Amino acid sequence: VTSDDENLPSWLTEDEQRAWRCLVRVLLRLPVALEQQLKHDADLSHFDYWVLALLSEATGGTLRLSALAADADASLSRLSHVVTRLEQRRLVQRLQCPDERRATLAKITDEGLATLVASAPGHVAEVRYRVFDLLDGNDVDALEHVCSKILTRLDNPAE
Amino acid sequence: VTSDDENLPSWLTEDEQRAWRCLVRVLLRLPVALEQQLKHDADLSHFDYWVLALLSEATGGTLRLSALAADADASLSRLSHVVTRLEQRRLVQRLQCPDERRATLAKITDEGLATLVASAPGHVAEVRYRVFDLLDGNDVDALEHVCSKILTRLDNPAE
DNA sequence: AAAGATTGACACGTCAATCTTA
DNA sequence: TAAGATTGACGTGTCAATCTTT
Repeated sequence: VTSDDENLPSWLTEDEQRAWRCLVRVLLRLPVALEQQLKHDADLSHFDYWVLALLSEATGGTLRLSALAADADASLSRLSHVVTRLEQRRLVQRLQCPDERRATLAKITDEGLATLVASAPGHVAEVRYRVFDLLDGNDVDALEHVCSKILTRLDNPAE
Repeated sequence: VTSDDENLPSWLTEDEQRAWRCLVRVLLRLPVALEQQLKHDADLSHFDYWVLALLSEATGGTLRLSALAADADASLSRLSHVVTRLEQRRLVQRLQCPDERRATLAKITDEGLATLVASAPGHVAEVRYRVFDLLDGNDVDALEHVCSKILTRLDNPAE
């Protein structure tokens, strides 16, 4: 309430604070932009799209839910809800796993694949517009480099 | 379903695809990590924290809701809900705006400020652990540079 | 007992509708 | 008519509880 910032202690340098504020804004707003485009054009959330894309790349268009959850960085619970919704829209199908009876397979349907293929150009255009149009080769390299570093820590659950 | 990826068309280069996949994973997981730490330690969402921090920096700890919404990159509706919750916890107070009777002011309370100050070290430590510990000076500059570029486009509503 | 998965209750963001003041 | 703000309904994610299979 006084003039200075006891709320953002100096344990971050000036540079780091500026970078952090920028990153937070991107974290807040880039997902919203992606959601809006996909929702509007294909009635899919970004996560729906991601799930369909991962299934389409799997052999047979099929993946166990636990494997899909790991690939998509999601909890099994979240994924189960999403698959339920996608199944109601006939974009995905649940199948019994032949090897293990406690496991469940998710398979992308023809309709799901068609939906994915139809929505891909618009989504990629949005990604290009929001991100890559603005970046040169060095920027792209730097982005991957920084994100990779951050991901190594995110794989660590605890602090 | 076939062997190759009709779902991620080649309109992104190889480099861009790699960078994009990394960024998506960060977008999915970094917010989750921040939420968990703040929720666990202070029962605050990251957005709650952000709102309290912005208020604490304002003169008098007070800001109009519309100004706060703009600063926090949020809709007025979202902000109103959040302020309602924070008000119920006595971390924030709503006040009549003296100048304009249609406006509402939000003021951080002593208790809100205390909560913010108490939770700041843990939050900053998390940010440091998840992000800045891993980055050297060049990385930090690059991060800010890239995020700034992306933000210029995010300020454009339409495509 | 642990792994795989499902379900229901709860919390939060969005959207549309609404109300008041300018 | 528009700006500022609020509210309620709806969709989605999280968490804990539960069930089955290993």
